[in-house]
Amino acid sequence: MPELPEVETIANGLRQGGAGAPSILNRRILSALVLWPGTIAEPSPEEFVLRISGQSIRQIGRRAKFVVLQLDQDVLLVHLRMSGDLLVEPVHNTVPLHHRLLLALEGGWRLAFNDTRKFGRAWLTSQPERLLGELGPEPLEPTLSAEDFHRRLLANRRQLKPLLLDQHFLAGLGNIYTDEALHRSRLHPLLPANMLSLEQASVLLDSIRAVLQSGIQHHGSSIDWVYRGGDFQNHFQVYQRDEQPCPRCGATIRRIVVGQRGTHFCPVCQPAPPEAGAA
DNA sequence: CACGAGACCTGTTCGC
DNA sequence: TGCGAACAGGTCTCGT
Repeated sequence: MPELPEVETIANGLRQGGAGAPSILNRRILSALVLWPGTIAEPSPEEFVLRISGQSIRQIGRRAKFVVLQLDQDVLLVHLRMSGDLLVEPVHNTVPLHHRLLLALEGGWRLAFNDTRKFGRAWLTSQPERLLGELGPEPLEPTLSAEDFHRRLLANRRQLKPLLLDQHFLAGLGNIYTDEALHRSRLHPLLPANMLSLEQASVLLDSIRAVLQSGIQHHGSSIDWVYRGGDFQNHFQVYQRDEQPCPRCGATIRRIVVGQRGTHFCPVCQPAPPEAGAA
């Protein structure tokens, strides 16, 4: 579920507080309760509970789609995958059905990891770079230039859609924002990456940034029951709008499956590459 | 190397 | 009303 803008929104909320809950910055973790052992990727659930208790939360950030909590000794990395969410709530509240991990904090609050589908994972580690180091560049980092991006595209013969979803190529994009960025840049999802000119690569990078920044401004997307807050779903141009008119040209938006992911595009604004089949 | 299929999970929606 | 299939914001692993 959450892509870069949603994870950014969640991390910001934990840092700043809001919706009746305080910031969790500099709060001490008093104890931990693992409700679904599969949630703890490392170390063992037992060691996780022992090691995290007593540490305070010193920094809250995001890298790719990971929420990064810097503790006194370790770093807590949380990946929300498809249905995860992090909530700050009163420590004595009834525990909802899909809560998987609870961290009791000072002051009567707890940080809860809620994850219906159980795909989400948490890592407690002193070497976060082991997990974060292999990720691609952050798209919103100004140090990523159009020339760099073009060079990376040229080194790949893969189709744009699966390549942009690959976190080793670029960090943070998921299914929604990839479809939206490709539509904005008028590029077909099946176009081979190494066919892009520098100009096209530059437009694509600008589009990715515009779409992500808009997502962040709208506090992310709330597609179904999972989310609270964000309203970027009201600004989708193509995502889940198949059979509806393209806002830019009026043509009918199509849905195809690419790499087992639903892919939405405008067949007129985003002309098919030669040999890519009709679609 | 690149791609597709399957796995990991639960829930909703849609067609018959 | 019931029931199965398809689908869902992600990522890993395996086989070809």
